[in-house]
Amino acid sequence: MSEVQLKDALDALKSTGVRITPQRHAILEYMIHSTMHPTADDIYRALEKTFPNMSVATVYNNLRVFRKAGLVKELTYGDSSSRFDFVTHDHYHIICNDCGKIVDFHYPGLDEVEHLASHVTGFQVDYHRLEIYGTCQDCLGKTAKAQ
Amino acid sequence: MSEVQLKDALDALKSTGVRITPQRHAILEYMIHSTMHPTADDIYRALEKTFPNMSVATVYNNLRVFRKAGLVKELTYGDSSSRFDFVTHDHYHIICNDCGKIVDFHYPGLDEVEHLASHVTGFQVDYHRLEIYGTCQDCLGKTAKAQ
DNA sequence: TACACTATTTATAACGATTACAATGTAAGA
DNA sequence: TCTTACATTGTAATCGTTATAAATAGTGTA
Ligand SMILES: [Mn+2]
Ligand SMILES: [Mn+2]
Ligand SMILES: [Zn+2]
Ligand SMILES: [Zn+2]
Repeated sequence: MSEVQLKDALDALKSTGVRITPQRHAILEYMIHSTMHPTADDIYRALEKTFPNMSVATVYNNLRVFRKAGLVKELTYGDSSSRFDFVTHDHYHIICNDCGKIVDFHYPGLDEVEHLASHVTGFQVDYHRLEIYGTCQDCLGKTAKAQ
Repeated sequence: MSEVQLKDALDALKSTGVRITPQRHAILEYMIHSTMHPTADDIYRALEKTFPNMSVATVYNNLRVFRKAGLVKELTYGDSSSRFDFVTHDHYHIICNDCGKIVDFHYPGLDEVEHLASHVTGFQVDYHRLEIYGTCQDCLGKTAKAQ
């Protein structure tokens, strides 16, 4: 399954004239196998055993290449660092305010909200961003035990 | 109307033991009269005529005080600086990708999405964040003219 | 193969928003 | 007035990210 995703991603890159370097291959592979929405630094640290000389700039550069190719989505937050999500299909995220965990969940697109917003404001609407915030089960369990 | 809001805000602050300094008064007044979701630097520059010695740290400090008191909401984005919104009632935002303008719009809370997310993920849900992105009428007009 | 050309990586400096810190100022209460 | 806690100011530090320039590695051509 993820083998196919990797192959498709590499093909998509090649077809736009982007060279497949060992670093790019490794970053992409890591992204596809990761379920935890890693930061650039997560990726950098995960790959420093196999690429001791890799620069953190390389990670950022390639994440931008992947983003422009539509392979990766960047999840931005105010304070801390961006997280990156390998694009499979559209989904929303629910985020734990205690441990920072980001979990996928699926829900039909909010077309009606987009339409109303466009109608009321006169904007031409392109997309929207929705995130749910709360506390995950692990963290709920921990606070329950601590009492 | 905004006089009442200002008085209520000042009373709310006083009741929690926060002193009302001239700087705080001015920042709060500016927030209430502003409709454009200013950044800390917007506020700083708007007030530097009346407070030539005010530090930008004072603006940040007080915005944090206001946020903790529930008077102000911080709108965070990845790259650029936070924007601040005086809390009146709950509303969503639609954002222009060309000029960065942020416009309020109202829509019933997405309770159903929150419920489903909680059910599927086991999270205890606290709140959500929804933003619509697109192009505002002004920017649509400009690109139409330019052609 | 040798060469030129371009993409890519690396190392490091720079950037910008925000925060930390220490010194100074201010106001309320005893 | 004296004390004390709170606020402001000026500046240094932080941190994620980007820019830059030099080094490296492919790719195509003669
Ligand atoms: Mn995801
Ligand atoms: Mn608003
Ligand atoms: Zn958690
Ligand atoms: Zn616009």
